[in-house]
Amino acid sequence: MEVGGSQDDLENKSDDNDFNKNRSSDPVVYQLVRVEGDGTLVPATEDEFLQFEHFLHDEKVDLPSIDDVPHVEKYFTNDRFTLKKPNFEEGSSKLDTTDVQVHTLDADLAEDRLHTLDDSIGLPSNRSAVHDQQPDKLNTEQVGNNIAQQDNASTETTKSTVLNDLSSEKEKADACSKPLNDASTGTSVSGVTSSVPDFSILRGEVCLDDLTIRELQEAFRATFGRQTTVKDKLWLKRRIAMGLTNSCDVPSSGCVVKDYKVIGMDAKQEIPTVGGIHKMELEATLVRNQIMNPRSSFFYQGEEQQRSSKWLKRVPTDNDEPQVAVFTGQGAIKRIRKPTKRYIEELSDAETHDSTRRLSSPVNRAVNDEVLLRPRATPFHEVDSLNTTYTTREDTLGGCSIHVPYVSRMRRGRPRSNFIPLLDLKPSVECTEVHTADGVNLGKDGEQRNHKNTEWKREDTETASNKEVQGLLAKDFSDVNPKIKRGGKRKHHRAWTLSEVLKLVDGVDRYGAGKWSEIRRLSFPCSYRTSVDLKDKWRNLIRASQSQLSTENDVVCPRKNNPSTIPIPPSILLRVKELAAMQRHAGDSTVPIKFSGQSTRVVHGKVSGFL
DNA sequence: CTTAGGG
DNA sequence: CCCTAAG
Repeated sequence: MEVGGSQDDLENKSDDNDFNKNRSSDPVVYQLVRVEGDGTLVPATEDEFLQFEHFLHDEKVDLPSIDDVPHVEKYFTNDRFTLKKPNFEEGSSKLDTTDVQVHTLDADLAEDRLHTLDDSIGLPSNRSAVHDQQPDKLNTEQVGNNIAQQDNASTETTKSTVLNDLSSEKEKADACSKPLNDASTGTSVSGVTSSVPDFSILRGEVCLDDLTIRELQEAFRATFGRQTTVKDKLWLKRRIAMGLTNSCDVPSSGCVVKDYKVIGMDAKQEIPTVGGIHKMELEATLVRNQIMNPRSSFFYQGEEQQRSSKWLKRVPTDNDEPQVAVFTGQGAIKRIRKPTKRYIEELSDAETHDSTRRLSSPVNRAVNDEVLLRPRATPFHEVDSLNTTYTTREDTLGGCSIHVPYVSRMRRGRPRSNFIPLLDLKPSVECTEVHTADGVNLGKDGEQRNHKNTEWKREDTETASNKEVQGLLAKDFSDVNPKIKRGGKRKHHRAWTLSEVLKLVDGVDRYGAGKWSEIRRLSFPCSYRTSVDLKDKWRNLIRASQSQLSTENDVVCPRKNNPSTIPIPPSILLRVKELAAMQRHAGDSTVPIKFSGQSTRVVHGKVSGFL
């Protein structure tokens, strides 16, 4: 790929808005932003996003209507995260509206589209090769393809159309598809979406690389308890692997899953693992990639984060959030962005205390209770043309320092006693991984399920109901702590995902039941699950294991149909049961098995290492 | 603060 | 999930 082309292309695009011709080298990450009077960029609000949402579907559309919404522009960044900066310096000059450059696509929606397009285009010549390329390159390719698509005459391609193409096209194009390993039953890939995930697909030993898209989707479902329509194998594989290893540190291919565990990562078997992660190898790979292709440096950040509506940062600044950096010596070889933690709060008491927040859309009103942990940067005030002061913080967007609204995520005023969940928010808790010094490295998985209408609304890439698209900002709220602080009624109910259960079981296995805080610390870092949660869940698991296993095919418990409750695979329940029994018998002589990389966990079906 | 249990 | 008693 012409690395050099980016910058120039960039300029061109800004001039004639014709990025099509430059498609070859400019995979982009988009984000919808609004230009304030002073030239600062602020993330688009949900409302704004909705207004421009259709552009995401058809970027060919000229953007005349953009005039309808003053001050809203689109900018783009290229893969190098440099932003086409619109007169940042001259805060006053507003950008030419006709000069709308681009896309915003951080939304899942966009991602979906991306994947979809990638599939539909086929790019026969490239396709097979793509699979063999470095992950980062692959990513690049995909985006490139996506862009390529845009100058196809078929710009009207709708998602549905694409989807149809997929079924046939996909299979053919699928260079990787080899016959499944035994264990995965035929039922796994039924076209029909059954109400219950097919766990069998993960039960036997399966190389994720060998799975078809559908199978991967099924595996995804089995892992996370929800469906996906993402057709990007790479993405699916990584997600599944991440889910099963509780980590983001998974290779993009070569993962072998066995009984819900990632037991192998191709040639990386021998390397000692921490929580199933081959760190050294990954690091090495990373370094290699970095040397070979500077663009790759972001790959390991994980798609989740890249698409989670974060302003991509290339150049760390003082104001950068303390991002967890691994190998700091290497100059930020691996930077993991600390998740933004926000939480939607009620509007009411926000106004009285804080008129400044009003500026940035209702969504920005969101307050993250976790913020108290650590303000990203010292906020300072800015004054826009209206002389309204509002708080922003400096951030780097594509290397350019800009100001984005700073949201005080600390709750103000007295605790609310009558909290009413009023905003649908997608807590796209994607794998936000934290590397700690001691090597503990676990990510929380990004799965949660719908709960009541009033609760979190799951709105993933897969759900095409764009009406409910949360908007870019919503992604920004992607994070951990769904808890409402003191006075705020109760914690949001977030169903346990399979991977969480696995983590729990594993934790109990290792540290023993009762060591909840420890398990919580080691297996659920940066998770909103508290030790009490773990304890409760474990209790429930035990109950479940006792009842379900005994009554097996008995009368279905009423809850079984509850879509928000993921079914626990029998094998896991079995393990729970055994562990429970073991804990009982062992009493306090629980011998926590540390260093149990994968040894203890990857025990076939029944026995759990101890027996 | 962490656990254990009941609600 | 919440709440609380107990250590």
